[in-house]
Amino acid sequence: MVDKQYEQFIETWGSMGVLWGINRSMARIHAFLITSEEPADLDTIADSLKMSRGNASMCLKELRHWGVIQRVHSPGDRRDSYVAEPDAFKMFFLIGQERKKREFDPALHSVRLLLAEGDPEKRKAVHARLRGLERLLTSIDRVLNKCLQDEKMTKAVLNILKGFVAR
Amino acid sequence: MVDKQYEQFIETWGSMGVLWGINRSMARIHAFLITSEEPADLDTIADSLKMSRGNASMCLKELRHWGVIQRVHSPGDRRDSYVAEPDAFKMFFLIGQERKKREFDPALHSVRLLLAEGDPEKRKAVHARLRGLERLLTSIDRVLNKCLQDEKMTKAVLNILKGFVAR
DNA sequence: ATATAATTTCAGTGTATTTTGAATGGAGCA
DNA sequence: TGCTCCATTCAAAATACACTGAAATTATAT
Repeated sequence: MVDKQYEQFIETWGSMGVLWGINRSMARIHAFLITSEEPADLDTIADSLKMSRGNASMCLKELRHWGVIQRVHSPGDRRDSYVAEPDAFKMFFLIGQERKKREFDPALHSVRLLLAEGDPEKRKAVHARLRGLERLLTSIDRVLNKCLQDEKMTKAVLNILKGFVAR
Repeated sequence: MVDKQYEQFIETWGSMGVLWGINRSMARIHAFLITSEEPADLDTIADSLKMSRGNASMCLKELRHWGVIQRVHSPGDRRDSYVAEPDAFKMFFLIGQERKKREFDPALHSVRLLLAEGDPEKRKAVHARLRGLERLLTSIDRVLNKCLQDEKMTKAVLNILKGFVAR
């Protein structure tokens, strides 16, 4: 159903998804939409990727929630169709926001919690280590907050970094 | 076995681990070592975290492979003991290296592969989208390579970003 | 060399997550 | 209002992943 040459991409993106905290089906659908010239509807997606409609439906909902795909309607057609966000940068930005929220913020929070509770005099080595961790994560948090404020900011930061690399 | 106040941290770090591409046991052991004043041996770790020695052994091996813990020996003791990398920055750096290799590089590779095979004239929209994705990922790749070259470089980049945030 | 103590491995088992598909819900149309 | 066509939900089944523990291996001491 899917061109052979695209299959590899879809499956790689799928395996990656697992590492990215997205599940395989979600990532495969996302990849399918990225490599689909036309908007695709639920049936096409489910058939092409050999998965149930139910699963496809759930995944599409979640992908929409991430903001990396959009629902579109062809006039005179009752069915919903979907397209991938065409702007790579926007996609990257959205994924970044979601991942910070899921992965980074809770880590920082738990370190701060522990640091606040612990007695600095007891377990000095542990306290010092946690303090170091908290400092570092706080610096990174500030950078990420600035970056992820809006797309312009992310672009600005990326340009600064590009400049640095070029040196 | 573990102080109540540290338990929360260990469990949070453990759940996080799943998102970070590390499994729960690995992350719990890592957290345990971070919050352990003394080097800990296999038995202590397995007992404290209520897991089998076998599992603990595998996790310790993997954590050593990541470079975020080290094996130490107390003289006159046959057992191996382990300590967490005390420098937060180094830890962050090591995790970054590993994650780039696992998550980022294969994604970029698969996009490039697809781009090389596809005919730019057919499926124009898809090609444009992939081209955009490849450009963006390549920029990021350059930055990451520079960053992860060595710790000094990472520090330099972080400082630049700190400067930007402070503006 | 042998005994002993510790670590590592891995097949089997258990647990958690993902996927299915039948039932349910809901929008448009006559 | 009832009919048709999709989309969505969710309990049950399938699958993937993590963990255990006994056996094999390695390291150290005598």
